[in-house]
Amino acid sequence: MPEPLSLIDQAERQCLARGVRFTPIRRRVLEMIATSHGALKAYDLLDQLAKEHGAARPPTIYRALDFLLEQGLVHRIESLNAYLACHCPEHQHGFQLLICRGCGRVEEMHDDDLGTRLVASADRHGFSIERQTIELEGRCQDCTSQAAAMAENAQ
Amino acid sequence: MPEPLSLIDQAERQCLARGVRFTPIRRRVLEMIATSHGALKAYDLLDQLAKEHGAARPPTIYRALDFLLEQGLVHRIESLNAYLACHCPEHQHGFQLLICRGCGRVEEMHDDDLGTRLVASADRHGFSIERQTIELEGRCQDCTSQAAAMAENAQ
DNA sequence: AAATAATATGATATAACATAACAATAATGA
DNA sequence: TCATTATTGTTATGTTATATCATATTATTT
Repeated sequence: MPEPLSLIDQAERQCLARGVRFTPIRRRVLEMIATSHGALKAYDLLDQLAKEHGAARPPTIYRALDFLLEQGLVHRIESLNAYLACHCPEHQHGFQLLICRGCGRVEEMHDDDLGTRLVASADRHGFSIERQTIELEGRCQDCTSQAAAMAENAQ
Repeated sequence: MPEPLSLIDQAERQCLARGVRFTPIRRRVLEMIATSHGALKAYDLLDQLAKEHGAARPPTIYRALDFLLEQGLVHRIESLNAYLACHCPEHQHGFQLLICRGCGRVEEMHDDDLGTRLVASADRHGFSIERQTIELEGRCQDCTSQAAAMAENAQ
């Protein structure tokens, strides 16, 4: 599983370049989020972290999350109160999250055209947009196939 | 202010047609949300309701909200943990919320083409979408003008 | 109308999510 | 080194939401 490592390396380089500190706690929290299959909740992160670091308390996690969010290294999923590592933090503009109801997998999509259209559409309503939250909930391919197979067997 | 009244009448007719009960608590909660300028938080609703109805407790509000959400009469704003009356509950498909950072106003937008494109885009990623959460945060026309005017005066 | 079933509300407790405030420590810069 | 700033520790509390079981209301059946 080399990808999470490279994600951490990338984060480290980015923090260095920006002159912000990628402390052990921040690194560890990002690692936890990155190696998780789906999104993680703040208190699940806290439980995990507390095993290695007895002093961990809610502010410990929320501070680390705030930092990682500011740096664009993680995203918050508003509809789940959960957090997801960003695999392309250099990507500056809006993104869309695809959330699977079946397996909990969350994928980050970058349809820039869509983001542009949203902003244009909002502009026609007199709104100038500074932040987009786009969360699409449904089923991923695997879970759709699986549901279809089960329906098949039930016949 | 005739609009909130007609919204309530519309809700009443819709519930009657669907064979679900538009009880006094549900009606009152919808009225409160509808007459508010922006979005309302659950505990603000609770405080208001408790003044008229001493027995009101968190479950009272959350049950009413769950009902109204199910019936499509209100929307939940995930990024604010707040609730907004829907002025066109007959409208079945997706919607987009425009949230003003300045005055807190929230507007419901219906760019159906956009919703369709999102679904198509997600489909290309293997996801079949069942629910869309689209929240765009920025400034409404009034608040943009106001900010511009203030910058002008500051010169 | 009475009995039954289904739905809604009352009431208490607690779970889940998040921040305030201040003290202590560690890193950075003059 | 000393002062400054940033980070973390620590305690407490604020905010948002649900579980559970009792009671009451409404609808349905007889």
